[in-house]
Amino acid sequence: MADPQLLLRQRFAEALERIDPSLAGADPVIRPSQHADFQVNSAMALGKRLGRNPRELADQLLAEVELAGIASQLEVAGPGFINVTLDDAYLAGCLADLRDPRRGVPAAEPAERVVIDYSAPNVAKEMHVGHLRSTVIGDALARTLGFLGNEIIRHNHLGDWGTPFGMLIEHLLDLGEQEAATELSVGDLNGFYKQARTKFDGDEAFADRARARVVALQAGDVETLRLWRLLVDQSELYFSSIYDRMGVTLTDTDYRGESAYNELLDGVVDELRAKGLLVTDDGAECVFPEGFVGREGEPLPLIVRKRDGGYGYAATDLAAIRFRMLDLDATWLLYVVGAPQSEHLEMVFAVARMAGWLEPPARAEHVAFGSVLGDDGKIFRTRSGETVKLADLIDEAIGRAAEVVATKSPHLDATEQAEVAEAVGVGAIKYADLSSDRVNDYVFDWDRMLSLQGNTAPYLQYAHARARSIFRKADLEPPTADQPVAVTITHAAERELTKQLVAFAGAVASVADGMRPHRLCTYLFDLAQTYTAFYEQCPVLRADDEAVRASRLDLCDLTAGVLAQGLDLLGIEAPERI
RNA sequence: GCCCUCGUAGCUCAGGUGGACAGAGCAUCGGACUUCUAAUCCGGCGGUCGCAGGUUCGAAUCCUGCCGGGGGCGCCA
Repeated sequence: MADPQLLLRQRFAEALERIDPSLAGADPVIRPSQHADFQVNSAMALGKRLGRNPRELADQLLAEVELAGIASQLEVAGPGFINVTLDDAYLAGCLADLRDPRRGVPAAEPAERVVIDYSAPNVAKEMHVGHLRSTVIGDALARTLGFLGNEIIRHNHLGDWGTPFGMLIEHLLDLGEQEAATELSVGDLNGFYKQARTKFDGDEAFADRARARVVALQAGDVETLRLWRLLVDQSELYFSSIYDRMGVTLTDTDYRGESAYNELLDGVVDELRAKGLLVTDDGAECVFPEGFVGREGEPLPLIVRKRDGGYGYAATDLAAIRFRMLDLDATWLLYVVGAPQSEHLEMVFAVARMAGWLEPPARAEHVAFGSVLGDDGKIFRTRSGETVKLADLIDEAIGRAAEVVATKSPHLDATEQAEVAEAVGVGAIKYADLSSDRVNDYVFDWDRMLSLQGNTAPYLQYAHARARSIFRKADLEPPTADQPVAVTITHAAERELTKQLVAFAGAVASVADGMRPHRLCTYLFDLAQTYTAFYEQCPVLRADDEAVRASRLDLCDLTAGVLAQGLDLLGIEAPERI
């Protein structure tokens, strides 16, 4: 077991159960401590539960717990804390499986089939900052939950259906297919959309054609569908190019837009009706899930079918749940969607449960996130008040990173500088988005995210490159996965680094607990800081003892490996040189 | 009006489901480079954890009420 905290948890849990069978399953509450390596906090609460003196219980726990060869020092302190200091040799031994590809991270048990719904841009519309967080957070979760051994199904729920497509298709015809395709493929989606919108608003004849086209689209007219498909295909090509630049793992096969559920909507409504859940209210067909109220305290409907007979997004969302659960056999659904949609999603989940499509232990979870703000504290926009295109954001990030690289890394050739600028620029945007609790809003600040100091991607990338550079400097090949780790602790800084390294598995697991990637960020930042402290204090190549040198080289290699792995789970590149 | 969410150092944020004096980073002040990449490190300064009650041996964390910011509240997604 790589993570000593997990072992302590197990050993103390066993001891608790031996002391009193009623304590079986109780959490021993092992936490990192300022007074030792770890502290055990359970004696106070459990002592109270048993009506016993907490200190006495702590003493008994110490007598009972089996930690030979693991702890070098154990003591009871204060009202009943137990301080645990790990044995150095044991601690170093925990590094053993940190070199293998899983970096000591145990596979989730049981593995689940998880559908993650994220990114979801709109066809024939530019991707903008509004899609940034869903894309970045969703991808980090997909990577991390996948690494933990779950089967991940990515769904990119494109906005590819609805009334705007009438005007978009008519505009496409006006332009000519060839011309329209060119315009869309170069990525001028906003221009295309705005032109259509302008005509729709200003030209009656055009508006009539557009409305007629919507009817034809919904009626399944073959020619109309072909034109619609053209729009969708061109947009998907464009989105894919953005994902590619951003290093997002969404691919062509993950596109599953709203239109994919069209043919299922009738069945969904029929089933809701058959189950007696449907209520006709004001002409609309609704389900009233319990516990949701509107302005006047009246029951709030989820409108499945509108008064005009059309389907709204609620119907599509229900069809998607049904499909993911019943056809894909998922056990866990994640929706990486902004916080404002919280009530809507909760209602959809509630209705899906009522319909029997979402039976526990299977569950759906809204992974909500806050807004990206400008320095004025309002939604992030350009100076002229426009929404910020993702493409422009990426360009600027790479441009700014390139300036830094040009001054700080003259030792790299032009090609390598460009590669590093890309990794640093894109990484900075992603890390800024991931490194604070997702439910909070955050202020978009170029200088802070690209800073070489502090909790930023560039700082982590630098620490990684520095650890790697030692091997180049010494003209050594880094160890391969099958070589044994041979770390011996001879210095306090080595010990701190070792402790931090072996906590990787716990850090990764903590992301899955509550869908919080920022915990991995915090861990990696701590690791980078601990490593640089080690690096300052402990000569590696210049170590006077051959065994110490080998041991420290291993620490460098493991640190670089864990940093790279952790960054990869966040979707961030770690260049070998910087 | 109701519901959700946030409020921690001058600034940006952590704080693992109640634990030992509240932690980082930035900024600021003071130190360390003929470097294993100083894109770094070491140290100092800095907090009535929005306010007021309550539960508890013990509260930034749980409960209640207030104050303040953001968001949502039937046919858009």
